[in-house]
Amino acid sequence: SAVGRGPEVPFRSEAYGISAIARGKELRLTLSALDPAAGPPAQDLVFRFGMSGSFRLCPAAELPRHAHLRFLTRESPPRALCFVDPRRFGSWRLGDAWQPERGPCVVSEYQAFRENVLKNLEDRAFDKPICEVLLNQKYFNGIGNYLRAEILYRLKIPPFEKARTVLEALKEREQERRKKDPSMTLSKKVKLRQENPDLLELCHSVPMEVIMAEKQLLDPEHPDNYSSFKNWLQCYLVPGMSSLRDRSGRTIWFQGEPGPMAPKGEPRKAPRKKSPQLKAEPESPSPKVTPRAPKQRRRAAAKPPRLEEQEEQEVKEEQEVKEEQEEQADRPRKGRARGRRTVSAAPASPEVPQSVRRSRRTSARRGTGEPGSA
DNA sequence: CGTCCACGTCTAC
DNA sequence: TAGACCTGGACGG
Repeated sequence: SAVGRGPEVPFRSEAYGISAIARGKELRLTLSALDPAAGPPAQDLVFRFGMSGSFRLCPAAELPRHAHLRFLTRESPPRALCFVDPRRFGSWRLGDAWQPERGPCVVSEYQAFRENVLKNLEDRAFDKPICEVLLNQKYFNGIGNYLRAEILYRLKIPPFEKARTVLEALKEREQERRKKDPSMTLSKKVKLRQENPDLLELCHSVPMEVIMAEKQLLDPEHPDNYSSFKNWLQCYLVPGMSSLRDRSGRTIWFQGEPGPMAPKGEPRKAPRKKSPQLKAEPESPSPKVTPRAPKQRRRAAAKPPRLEEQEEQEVKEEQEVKEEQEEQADRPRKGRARGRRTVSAAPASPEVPQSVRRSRRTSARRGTGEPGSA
């Protein structure tokens, strides 16, 4: 589209396929002609998604707003694989290079990721609180704001504990395991490991849970799946959990003690509440740890996530596609009547179909155990 | 109508 | 360590 930021894609081919592979928060697409002999050479694109970017496959006749880059299929009613990104913090670049400053992927390069962290603990980067370091993509490529909360929550690690302290302890735990090594069978060791994952293992397995869940929930859309995603969350946005603003202004959700390096200054404003429901226990004279709100069932262990080291990837995703032009799909939607129904005359082109307005009843409430609210 | 908030980087004082 | 960069949904008045 005209505004979406990223370069024009020079690739021209009548029939080509698209494969994809992810590394942390980046995704590389490879466009390759179905006839390798005739068509152009493969074209690589590396995407980043910012806060709101996503890919969606939808009828070409009804492109969503903010579909900044589109790959059209050659089906009867053509569809379009769209890079949709309302806020435009996302971007794409030509070429196959991952951003050099980013470390190994927590999901697909687990061993390398783990070593990269444990072998560099002297780095000043680890002087910071663990919750802030978890957002450092040089060491935790793939971890973002909701994952850091979920990961720390699983181990009840205070978010503002010093990162090096937490991570050095992992090394020691590794040593311990080696000691009692010969006394156990391999399967027992594996099982024990899965039942007591350490922080770095969780940096792999927790995002894996999300990936597996999404496969089940069919495509990762927002409308309905978002509520099931919310249901998966155990800490982030969950009523009754505490939250604080970290040093860079991001909200960290947690339960229990904030930890020694917690920001001292402002108590933190109480998150906006929404529904008077949920007991929530407004101003308790002894804040700190706000107990979890009764609602919401945390499904039990269900299935233990396997933790196979190595391999992974294979995120292929073939598909015949045909290039096309089409522009104009980023309706400025301004002028009067912001929002819907601005319609005055439906042009020939596909209008945004107002996708049925749902009643949506899905936001999470907040409840912070911090004073200073009001 | 307005304010606050959001799954993330960037770069400038 | 602040903004800047953006749009839009939830809430409040």
